[in-house]
Amino acid sequence: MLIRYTFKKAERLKKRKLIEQLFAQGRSLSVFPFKAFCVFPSPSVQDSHYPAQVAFSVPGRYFRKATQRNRIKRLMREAYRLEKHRLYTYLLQKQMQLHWIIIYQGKEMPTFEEVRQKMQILINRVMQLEEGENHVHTP
RNA sequence: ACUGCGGGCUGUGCUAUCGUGGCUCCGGCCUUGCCGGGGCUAAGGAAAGUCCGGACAGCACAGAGCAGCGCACCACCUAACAGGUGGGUCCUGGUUGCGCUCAGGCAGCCGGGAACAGACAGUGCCACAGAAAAUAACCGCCCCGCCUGGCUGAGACAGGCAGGCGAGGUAAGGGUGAAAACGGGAGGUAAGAGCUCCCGGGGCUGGCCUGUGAGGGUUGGCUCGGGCAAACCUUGCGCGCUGAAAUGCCAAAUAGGCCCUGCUAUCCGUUCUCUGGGACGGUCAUGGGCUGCUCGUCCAUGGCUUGGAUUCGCCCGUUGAGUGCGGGUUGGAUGCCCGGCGGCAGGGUGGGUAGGCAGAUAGAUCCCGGCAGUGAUGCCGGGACCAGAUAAAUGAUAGCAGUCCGCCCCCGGCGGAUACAGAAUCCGGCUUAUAGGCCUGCAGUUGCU
RNA sequence: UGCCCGAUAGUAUAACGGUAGUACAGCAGAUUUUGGUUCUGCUUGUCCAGGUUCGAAUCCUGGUCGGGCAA
Repeated sequence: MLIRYTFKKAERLKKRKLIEQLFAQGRSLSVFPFKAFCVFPSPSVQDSHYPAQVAFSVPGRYFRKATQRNRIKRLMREAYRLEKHRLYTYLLQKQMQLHWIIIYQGKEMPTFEEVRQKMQILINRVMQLEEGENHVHTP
């Protein structure tokens, strides 16, 4: 079957309360230049059609112009769109949900290839993190 | 053609692959919403800064004054403006001509700039330097009176000099300073002074002509002590306050408010007592623990209040007495009823949170043409529909083309650059950022006709 | 999105429109066997641009940066 590299509105994390929950109690992991906060809610609570919901953020500290922040967020969205399928199949297999936010913490404008490589590493790391989470809960 | 100054306009395009938001149509499904497909559509000249002005919304509001804030030559444009257009005045650059090297330059042409009301309403400030920084004081100059000392002279109370004291007159001179008391010349005087005259420069005020007006021209009278109002302030004019996180509507779950309906399941014994009630034991009901289950055992809870009805007792009246009847009762009983408070269960409902919808995208709109006006702009006719997101879409990658720059083996090739910057309720301005390209006004230089 | 403040040496903080101070820090010297303490001297600044004014850190305008308030 052909994989469709889509990224719909429902795959984005939009609720203000959920994002505040991420910063308050989410687990963090860092793959420079990214930093992510994630939460694994129980699947019954969230009746979503997608196993993961994600938000992207670029702080205005080092990128003062809105065009620069828009450019970085678009690169991150594009990389996530192309790399998310391994994560989705993994989560569906485990019957898990994932909410997370990815923050760009670099100080210079990245290229698309850099963002894509780092995004692959980040997705590998978040799957390892979820593995550890399960081991904590089961015994 | 180049350079300089100024004004206006514009501000990349195409293809492929994979995607995103909105609207709409079709199909599918666990018809709520999601998924798939088709079509249309999707950032700017500044979207920016948030500096002005409005629209819109809520609140307030009889009128006036004060305070606060803003504006400040005139007329016009405009929904409005601190914006724009045209004009005036002043300052300034270039150039030509006149005058002519004292005051002092004047006129024409082409440009540029101005927070451009008031310093003769008042208050305040003007460091250092300087005599003095603002009612003209000081040094100095001059006149008069008195005193002292020399000199001339035969002598004097005569003449004249020097010094001191007193009473005046003056503003010529006084090296400074950013700024110095209208400027130059002549007269005049004891010395001087716009004190007077000539020329020139202001200020206040009146007449006439002209202009809608700011003003301009001309002719009189009075006058000649600086600057700062982006110091306080005065005058005139304008402004109610708050902002879409405004405002309005719908409204899950949970808790709580209100209303309706139904139910509300304990007695006995002993004992204490302040007569309200309490303690202990037994029994029953409900719930929970121990157990795989039952029995068993343990623990907890088991309403309150007032009124009515029936009945018993007691008292009063009626009667000679009883029955009966009427009344009272703070006495007792009731597995009888109704009500209130409380509890439990079910249903309804108002406010309102999460969340959602409206506000919110067709308008002081854009394009073309005509007319009026010097112009900003207005009117008329025709045509067009041009983002509507909300932790926030409008993208990514690759290639080609366009433009500019550099280099080379110069009909071509290679390399590099392609700006400033992203809607957030909507408009009109201003300011700031901006690779490059185009048009145009003026001045200068050079070349050609 | 809307509104309100501020910017002075490396740091903290003063200054009517008139020579930009003070303290700590830094550097050099003295004292001390050395270091510290103490003393003396020196260096270093008005966020940027334009305007008003004789003169601007101060007043006005525009920009840059920082902070705060309103869900």
